[in-house]
Amino acid sequence: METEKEFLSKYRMEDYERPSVTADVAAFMIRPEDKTSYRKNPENKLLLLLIRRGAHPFRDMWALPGGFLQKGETVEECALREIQEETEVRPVSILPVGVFSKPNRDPRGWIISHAYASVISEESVKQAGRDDAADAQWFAVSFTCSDDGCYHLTLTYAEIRLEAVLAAEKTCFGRTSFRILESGGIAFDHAAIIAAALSALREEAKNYEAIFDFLPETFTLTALQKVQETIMNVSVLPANFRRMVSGYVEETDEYVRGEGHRPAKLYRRKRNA
Amino acid sequence: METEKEFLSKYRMEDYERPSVTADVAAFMIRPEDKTSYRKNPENKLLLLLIRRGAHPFRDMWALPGGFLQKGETVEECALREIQEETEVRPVSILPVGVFSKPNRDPRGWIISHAYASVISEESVKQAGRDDAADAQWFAVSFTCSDDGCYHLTLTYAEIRLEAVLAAEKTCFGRTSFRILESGGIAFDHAAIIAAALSALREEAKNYEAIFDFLPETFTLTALQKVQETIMNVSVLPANFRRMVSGYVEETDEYVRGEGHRPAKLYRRKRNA
DNA sequence: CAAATAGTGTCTCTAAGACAATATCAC
DNA sequence: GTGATATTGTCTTAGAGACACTATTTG
Repeated sequence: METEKEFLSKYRMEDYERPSVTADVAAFMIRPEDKTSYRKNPENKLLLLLIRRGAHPFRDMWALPGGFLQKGETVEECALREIQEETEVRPVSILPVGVFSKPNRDPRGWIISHAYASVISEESVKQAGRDDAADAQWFAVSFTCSDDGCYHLTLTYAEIRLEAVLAAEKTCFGRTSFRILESGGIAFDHAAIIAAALSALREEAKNYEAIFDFLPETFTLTALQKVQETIMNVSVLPANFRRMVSGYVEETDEYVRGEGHRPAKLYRRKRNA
Repeated sequence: METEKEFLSKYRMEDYERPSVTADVAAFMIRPEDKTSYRKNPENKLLLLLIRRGAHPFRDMWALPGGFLQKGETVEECALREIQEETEVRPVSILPVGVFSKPNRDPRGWIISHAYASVISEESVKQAGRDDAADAQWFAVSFTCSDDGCYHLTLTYAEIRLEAVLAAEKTCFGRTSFRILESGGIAFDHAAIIAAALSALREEAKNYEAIFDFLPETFTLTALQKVQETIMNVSVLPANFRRMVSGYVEETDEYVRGEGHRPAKLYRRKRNA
């Protein structure tokens, strides 16, 4: 009878075929649009970071940032590293979206992808700069469900317009997975990953937890509300929203002045609630 | 400039080091305990399937059923296949619990595990038989949080008693991950996987969706209630439970008779609600 | 009848939605 | 003052928890 030590010394991982493992990240940001009047508060736009592929396959098409899992790191660390490599921002939290492992999802071979959704405050990105790289751009996101049950994902940046069409495949435990009908020029199965990430993010935004990561340390309650409305694509009455988040935030002594209307008190996230 | 076809023909996956990928499944079942009186309804026990390892490492210790991802299948299919190999039952739905990829979690080398929780109706297991294999047993589950914040996972089968102690590491988006303080004789990091699976399952049982999988096609509302109470470790007033699930179930014409008290109507799950 | 569960009705309390009303600034 | 948002208060309604009460069976 061999001992465990003997067994391990003989064990060779190379005897079995293994897949390559990647982490892909749907990194979202919210940017205020230009003011239409000096009085009005700006509208918000939901943005998604895409990278133009410089190599085959899907060369010159747009894809989610991501990369191969390296030895010595967890999948989550890999996702954080990948997003930091592109934005120079390390997000505080990432949301696991799912594992994409259909056999032929990647023409290079057997590659399974771990998808995460990440939310980044616009200020962090500004401070980090690095918005110039022509191969990395923030696309405006539109994701809606039409009457026939098809989901339309539209990503726009300047003249570039990527339009994917998807069908909801199944809803399992509150998470929906999507089948790609039209990839719309998005590389790999990333259209389905983006749809799943948006769907998961909308689900999470209900809990008033994910939304704080989109904003700087201090924020107005209206800004917080706009963030939730932008993610979830709904609108709430301000009075009710304030009541709902009151347990999650605490006041500061500062105000935002010079906006052409009553100044708003700045709040910060309440920890340990 | 090479074409995509040329590129792919030169591309060799073997140039990069890759991890082995597994799927591990925490398969739960609910079994009624013996009646204490001819009148009383039986209490329920939450059971978890464990396999005694026949090979190194962790030889003769108990582990979750699971195995390596094979070419041509998705990770989810792999999990379903593994659980079917052990129980001869293919669960209708499995709940993704998380990816476990800490570098040294497996002494054999670089192996990342995809954890799923599965719920199996006792009837399916009975019909499939196969409860005899000495290397696969259903352990009674107890999972509680003590005053000092430590979680105690106790698995018992006959004289075997596995007692693990864990600390909640972080709660991210409603899911808690655990750090093992005492493995209690459970192989690999499976104690942490089991804790995460239980925690995820309890979260899901709130939605009255996961709980149907524990029961046969038709069931009494009391049985359904006991299932939820067993998973979530709480108790609800029968009147309120009935009101809550009323939208998820529909009546049949059948009754359960001969129980020493008023017979209960059998219900079935309402689809497309 | 007794013991037990099956099932119904209703009171209360809380949380969410709707909306009215007031406060405060820049111009 | 005007136009906009900020902030507070209150009416209404839906849903969950608590609990009392009735129904029905077996031994």
